[in-house]
Amino acid sequence: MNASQELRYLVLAAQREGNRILLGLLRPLGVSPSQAEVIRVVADHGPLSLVDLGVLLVCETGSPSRLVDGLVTASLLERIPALDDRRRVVLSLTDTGREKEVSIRGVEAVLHSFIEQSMTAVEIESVNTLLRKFVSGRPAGIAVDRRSSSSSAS
Amino acid sequence: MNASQELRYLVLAAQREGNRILLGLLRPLGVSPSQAEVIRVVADHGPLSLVDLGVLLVCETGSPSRLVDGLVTASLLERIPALDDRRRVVLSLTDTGREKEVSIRGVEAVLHSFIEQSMTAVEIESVNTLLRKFVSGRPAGIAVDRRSSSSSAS
DNA sequence: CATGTTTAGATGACGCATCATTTAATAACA
DNA sequence: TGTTATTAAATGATGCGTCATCTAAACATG
Repeated sequence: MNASQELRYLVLAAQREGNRILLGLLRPLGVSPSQAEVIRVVADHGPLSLVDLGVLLVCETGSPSRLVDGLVTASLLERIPALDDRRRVVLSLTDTGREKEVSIRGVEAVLHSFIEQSMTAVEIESVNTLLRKFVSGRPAGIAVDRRSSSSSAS
Repeated sequence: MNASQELRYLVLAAQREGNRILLGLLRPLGVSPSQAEVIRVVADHGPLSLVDLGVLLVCETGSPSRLVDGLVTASLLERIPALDDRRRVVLSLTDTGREKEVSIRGVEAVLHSFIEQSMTAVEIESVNTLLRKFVSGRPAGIAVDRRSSSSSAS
């Protein structure tokens, strides 16, 4: 198997395995990996419209109406029509959502320690540098960029 | 954002963007990325049962009954009950499936040239080495291992 | 042989990811 | 102002990915 093909499958494998680990860790919290991402983004990037949220999400392109729907139903997110533009919606965390966000950060810490057990800090940085070359300029790459260069990220 | 977290999102971003590219390239062929993986695996690894196929797939764990279903319906795959064990099923490509497989290899070549435009051969190898550390021992990592160490892979 | 266990595969359920379409609000401009 | 274009969000449709459950066949052990 040639190296590019192996890269392709290793990226897929890493995504799937990471997701399965995260799925298991998040299960007790009652949120999915995608929902957790939304909660973390809203927590870090303040009140946002759906479009603004969509630009910051890696897990999904377009406007994540239905993803947000579930979180509103679960009373973790508040969806309030914007005053100045009645097409827009302003998303913010509820108190429950803020509590959930703390738990999610705890789960992420566990996952990150898993990752750091299989790679050194230098290795992680070097994978990051290389993967960044592949996704740069594309929507998901732009999302990662904006998120990682944000000041309020934990 | 810490490095492990960024790695997590870069892997997700790379998977999503790669998948979107592949989705677009495969659209004219009428098969999805997962279906293409099944066709390539069956082509490379001869007649297989569902369980055997599942072990070689990165895209899905468990038995890919429904994935195979679609391919049987599309007359790309043949599903024949095993003679010696009536629980099992033997999967093989139809003639149409074999033709489709050639086209899929063409599409993969295009995708791989994309990848090779954003990274050098050395860089690809080094990402592979590092990602392998993360997935080794896990189902998807084992699948990649078995696939890449196979002789008949292209 | 009879009973319990394991195994292969199919299926139901649920949420996610993508695409296309629709509705309503705002912007742009003749 | 009236008309058209653009934008935000919601929604329908389809297939994927995971988990749990079910059926039937094969095995194992007394």
